[in-house]
Amino acid sequence: MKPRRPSCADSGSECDPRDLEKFESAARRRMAANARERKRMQGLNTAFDRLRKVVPQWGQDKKLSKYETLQMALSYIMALNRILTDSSRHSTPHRQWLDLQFDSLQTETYPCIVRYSSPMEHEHMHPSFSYHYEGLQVPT
DNA sequence: TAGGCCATCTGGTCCT
DNA sequence: AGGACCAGATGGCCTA
Repeated sequence: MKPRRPSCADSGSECDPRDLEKFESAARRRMAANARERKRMQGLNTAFDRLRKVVPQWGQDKKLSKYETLQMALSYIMALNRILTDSSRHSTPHRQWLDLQFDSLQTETYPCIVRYSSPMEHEHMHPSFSYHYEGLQVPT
């Protein structure tokens, strides 16, 4: 809503220069606030773009929405966390095990990875993580 | 044409 | 007082 310009006709009195000054000052502040808000949102969008670049995407054709990006990031973090957790439970050398997991993780078709360990974890998973990736077996 | 997503404007609230 | 952050409203663009 724009600040209402004081009208001499409305009041039926003389224009008070101080009213005009107040109006102009308010208008200037509003414009400055709008500019700051635009800049802030641009910063936020830049952050979303950076996040999109590091989370898996199911096709290159369609950009993830902001909501999808957040969901995917959460799922991705959980998947990585699970890999780290699992790696500490097995006898193969950590480095080798991790390399194997990350290779699988970064395949072009990245359809997904994880077995859920708790309902809460499941609740936050991105839908594209809801498949079991057959090739990703824990080495014995 | 409806629905989803987004950018922008705006007023409110909190913090410095 | 002024800036940062937030959420609601609004309008534009795109796709099924």
